Amino acid sequence: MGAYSGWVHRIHELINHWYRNHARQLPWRSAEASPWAIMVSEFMLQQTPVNRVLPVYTQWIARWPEPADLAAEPLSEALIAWGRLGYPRRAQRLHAAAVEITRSHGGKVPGTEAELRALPGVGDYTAAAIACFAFGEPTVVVDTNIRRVHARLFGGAALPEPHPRASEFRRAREVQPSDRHTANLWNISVMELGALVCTARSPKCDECPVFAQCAWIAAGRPEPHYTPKGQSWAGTDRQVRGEIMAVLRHSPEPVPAASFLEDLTGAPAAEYTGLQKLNAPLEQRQRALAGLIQDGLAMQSETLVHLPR
DNA sequence: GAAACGTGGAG
DNA sequence: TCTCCAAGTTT
Repeated sequence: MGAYSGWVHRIHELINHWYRNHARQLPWRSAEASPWAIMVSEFMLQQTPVNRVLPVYTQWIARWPEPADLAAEPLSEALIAWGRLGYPRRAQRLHAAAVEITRSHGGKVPGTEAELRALPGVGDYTAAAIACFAFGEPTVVVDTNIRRVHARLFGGAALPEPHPRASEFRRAREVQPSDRHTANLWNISVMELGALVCTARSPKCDECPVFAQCAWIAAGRPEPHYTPKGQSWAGTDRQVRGEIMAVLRHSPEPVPAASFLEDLTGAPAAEYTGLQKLNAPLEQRQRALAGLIQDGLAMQSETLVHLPR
């Protein structure tokens, strides 16, 4: 903690107290949520809003309550159950992680950051989050919500830097409560504050428990010093990949590769969901399909394409 | 380190 | 309508 430990301690109290009174009731926060359930939620929540995760999460946990349950299934089942959550490689990596946990960790999610970090699809954030939320470790959790709260509250800036800097993680460690239990609560409390109050656009400062302590408020709420560059989407390979995956998820049988590659203009009504949307240039459709196969999200045997088993 | 990687709700 | 953005990871 540093020279301003007393001041930061007051902020710990205010934000943690706010969390106790305002936190959402989410299934992965219940006392019954297993480490595996929490791990599943963390995978699904990567770059994906809570409201869209909720229904998929519930069905996933009911169907595969332990890592070994998922590990026993072919990858195709995970990809289908993932539905339209987006970034299907997360489902692929979650499946791979379940296999690894079953094989090397006795079927139990490991409890240390280092062990978690070694699993497929688990980066610095997810390892810290699982260790904290599932095992009570006082790790330093840094996600997009926490980065934004720190940038405003401690940094006086409207937004964090486009790319995380080393100084951000140093500051996160400095403001971390020294007490184990307080630190554990702090991680989720700051994240929730960022999600509900200290939001990216139009933050609800009148509801903020640390309004009086906020450096951004004190500075007069200056504008961001950069303009975020939007994520391109229309016409990208990602869009075409998504459409191909949608077809494969809905098709009970392998799909002729030609149906993805041939010119669909004027073709009879598509046999598979979404197929008629595949109006991208031939070269792009070829590239997207090849990419999916390269990434192990699809397989091709002879002229047929199917989900990987 | 930049770029790629899905999807759909909100403003 | 269109842009922004949501509990990131991997190459």
